[in-house]
Amino acid sequence: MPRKKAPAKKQPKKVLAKKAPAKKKAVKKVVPKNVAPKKEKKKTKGPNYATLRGMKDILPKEGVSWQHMYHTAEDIANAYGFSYIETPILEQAMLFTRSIGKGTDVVDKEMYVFEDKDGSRVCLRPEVTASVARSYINHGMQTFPQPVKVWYWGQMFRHDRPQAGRYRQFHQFGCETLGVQSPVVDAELIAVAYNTLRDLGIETTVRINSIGTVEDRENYIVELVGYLRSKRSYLSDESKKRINKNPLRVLDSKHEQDQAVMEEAPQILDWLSDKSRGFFMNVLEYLDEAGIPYVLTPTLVRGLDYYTDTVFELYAEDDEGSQSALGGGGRYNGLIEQLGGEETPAAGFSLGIERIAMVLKKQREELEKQENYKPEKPGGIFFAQLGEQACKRSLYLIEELRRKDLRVYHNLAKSSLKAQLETANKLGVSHTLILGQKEVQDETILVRNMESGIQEVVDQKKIANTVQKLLSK
RNA sequence: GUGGCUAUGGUAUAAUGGUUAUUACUCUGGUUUGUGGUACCGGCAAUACGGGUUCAAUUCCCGUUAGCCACCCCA
Repeated sequence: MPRKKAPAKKQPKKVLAKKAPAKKKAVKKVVPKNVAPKKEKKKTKGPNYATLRGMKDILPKEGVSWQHMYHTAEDIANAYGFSYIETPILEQAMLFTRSIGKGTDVVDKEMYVFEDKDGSRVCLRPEVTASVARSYINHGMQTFPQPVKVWYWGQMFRHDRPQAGRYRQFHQFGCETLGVQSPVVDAELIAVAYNTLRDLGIETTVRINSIGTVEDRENYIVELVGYLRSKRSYLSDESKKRINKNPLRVLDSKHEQDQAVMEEAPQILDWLSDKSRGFFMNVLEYLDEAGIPYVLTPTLVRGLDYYTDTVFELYAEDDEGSQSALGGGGRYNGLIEQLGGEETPAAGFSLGIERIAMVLKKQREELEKQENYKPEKPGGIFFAQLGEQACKRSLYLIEELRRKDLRVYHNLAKSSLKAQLETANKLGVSHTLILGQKEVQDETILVRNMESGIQEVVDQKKIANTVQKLLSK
């Protein structure tokens, strides 16, 4: 927040504390202790920094939720046999213009591209699939046992106009399976995405479609464009423009008038080669088998050029607002070859973490509205100390507890027990350990139940065990 | 990228063309220094930025920036 030159508002009257407070007792009677001295107003100098547009801090209070999302994703990916991969955030710009395709918004409008010091064109990655494909080629992963299955989690960058659930820097979790052409792969990826969200407590709808091979699509587009031209006058202005630029996009237009036209439009499923159609049918069968509900959506096309055959998206069940797509993916059989590798079948998906966080936040707010809502207690204990000796001793005891993997909170910087208990209370821990002068001498410690207020004296040697028992309850 | 709405302490809010900008929460200190969750007394902290109209702007006007919503796009 900008701090203006303070217009010399209140001139504080300094009534008290002229001398350094002599010794406690003497001063106390003279000066009422409950009046804090007013300070001179300081001018804060210097610029005020704000986060860049579309960027945001993930704050401490969101930390638990983010760690939970990460660990859920990690657990599921591992359980399905995916290995972790991490590729650089900065890549050659060409990598993405080639793969995602010129003409797409992601490449044309949204990439953070700039010139590096050596004059090369680099960019902040707008997605990871191309990087994974690049890595597969660079490191000769075609010699690994196939398929190569990897998962990733990280920041992406797209220079779009920020909106709720849409940021310029955002996180994606995703999985890629490379090297095998099998409908099981597609079904498994959808299952991973679906189950990740379900484990997080989000019911989703899977929309699925097939856009066939590049050839299938070209044939279809010719047909589609012909149809759209014949109905041109019924289309929205937006869609009229798209006929030439990106005719597939007319399919999922939100305009009512367009949707009416699309009902009669040729469907891509009818233009698939026998091979692609058969493959797609198999994917659907596997999904049925895996018990994953899906909605066949002939109008679903995706915005990146490299997709072939299967494409899918996941939507939050109770979706409102326009940013309700939580993730998506599909097959990209041509990508690796396009980037200079062998012809390699592959497929993948990614989930938008900020979108998921948004849904979870809504759910949590609903929960908190309910009357019987109780916030969860942190899985730890608070350690309070009194006096210098106790403070020193507490460091040793806290270390001992931590060595047993017990979580210990403290506020050793404060000296009054009152302040420390207050902190303990705010944290919401179930028990507090209290170490005072007396306890140091007796080699004991107090264990206070924060709910009942009952305190127990425990031998310091037994403290780790005692805490362990308390926390395991 | 296009359009609409909005902008007061950290958060949520009140008010006004004219002294010191309201209130609550949070944070922080205290209520005779070994006991928190309720009470009481203090303290920190705001009119987004720049320009214009005016004797006077936080208030009216314009621009900028940011946020939200819709489009676009996508995660």
